[in-house]
Amino acid sequence: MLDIKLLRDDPERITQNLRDRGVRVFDDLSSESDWASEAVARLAEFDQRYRELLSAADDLRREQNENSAATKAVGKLPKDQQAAARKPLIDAGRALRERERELSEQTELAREARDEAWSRVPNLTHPDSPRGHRDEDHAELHQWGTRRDFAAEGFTPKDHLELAEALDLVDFAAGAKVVGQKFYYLVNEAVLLDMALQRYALEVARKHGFKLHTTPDLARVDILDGLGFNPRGESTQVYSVADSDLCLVGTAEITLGGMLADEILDVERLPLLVAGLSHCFRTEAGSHGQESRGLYRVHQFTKVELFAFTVGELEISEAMHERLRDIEEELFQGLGLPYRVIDIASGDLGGPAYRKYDLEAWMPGRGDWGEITSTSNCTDYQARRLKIRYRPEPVDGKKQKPRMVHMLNGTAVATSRALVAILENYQQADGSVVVPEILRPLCGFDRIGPR
RNA sequence: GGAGGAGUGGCCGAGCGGUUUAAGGCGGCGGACUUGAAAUCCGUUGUGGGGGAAACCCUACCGGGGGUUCGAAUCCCUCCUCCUCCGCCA
Repeated sequence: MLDIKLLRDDPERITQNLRDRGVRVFDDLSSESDWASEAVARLAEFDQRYRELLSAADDLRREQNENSAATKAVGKLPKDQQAAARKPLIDAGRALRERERELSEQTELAREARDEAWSRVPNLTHPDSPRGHRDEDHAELHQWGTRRDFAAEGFTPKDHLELAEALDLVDFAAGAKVVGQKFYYLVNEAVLLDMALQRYALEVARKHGFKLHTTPDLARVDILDGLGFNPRGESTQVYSVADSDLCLVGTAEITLGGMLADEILDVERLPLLVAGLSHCFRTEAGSHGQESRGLYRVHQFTKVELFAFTVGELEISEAMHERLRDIEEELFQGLGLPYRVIDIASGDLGGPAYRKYDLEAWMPGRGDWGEITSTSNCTDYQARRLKIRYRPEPVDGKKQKPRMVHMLNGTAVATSRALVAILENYQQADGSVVVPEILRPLCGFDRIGPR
């Protein structure tokens, strides 16, 4: 959620940002050409109405307080005068209470209407993020590594599913039977490879100063809300647990980000770097048919997530964002996987992200790049709702007001996607797969197959 | 799962219907004393929201939510969390 003051001080900035991102906020706007201005005008009306009601309700509460004080003062009068003096005050107090209740209720409804709409307004967008919403609008920043020339090697590369099935590394049929489509079992060496990837990522994270965590795989709905995930509605990406306010997490970003909700941190703790290992559950609603083969898009996978809390200054959080991207690159360079880095276009950033980089590995089986990791700077957008603040250093000996932290997340490794990239890039002509050198000590073998 | 007990400011802790603008202490900050420090003494101290150019004013907040009352930290209901004991369990 953005600071509501931005709506009052710089509505044009919000309007332009809605246009850049293609976020309509309301789905019943009449104007096709200027829906963004219309949306901002409606938000401003909501805010105005709330503030008027709040002001009126505050006035009534002040009257109530004055009335209580007056009633209390009656005790100082001579005994025989008290009852007569108290009676009109109590009657007045009763009337005030009735009006105050009514007005409070209206105020609360107005606040909910405003906040509900305001929370759908996405974060501001980095000036350098490319504008647009099509795939080709993303900016490729650079590439790393050399893609193998399979023609020169004399064979046609298989995709990871063919390889995995031939090597008996994955069982989708059993997954479908026991849970449903897009669930799977890892089998044989894939189990160890999966764990080696986790171990590798955790060690790199630790080396860079991240405090390691295993995290809960469920979280409360308000934590999801705070991080900008929408646990409700038809297009939700998360599973909800029946008869509870819990959801299966789609990423440890949720549990790592929620850890410090409602806290005011000492500035010495920042930047605070945490890493979390968790399972990730995604409904993939609306994505049927896309990338449907194999491990690329599944309902459950395992991930090591990097998370950073920094002071609320853009120069600092942007530097941290570059650092997270560097760590992601280091991880995939270590695995020897060719990749490219993408600066995500405005229309494709999630609501909370101010800027987002994706790493896309080359996937020979698809003959295309495929997203393997992603890192976002969410600035103070998530912190505001989660109430994660810090106390800045005193200025001229004066204690400073708490400020919102900036929050950033990045994938260290999502094992399913990493397995896709490894199987496809390290396949051999005989159908076997060589294990990336850096994982060998963690796996205990250097090749899978041929079988 | 059962039975008790407890949640109060940055921390500890009193208060259990209107002298509380939340006592007292610790910590923090400022000052006095001191060559300096310690000790001592004095003052000060939270968060959100609304209004205001500002000084400042108003309002809310004693685990969350709801209720009773002219008035709630205090009484009632409900949920959450923690502690003690019992049972069960990997």
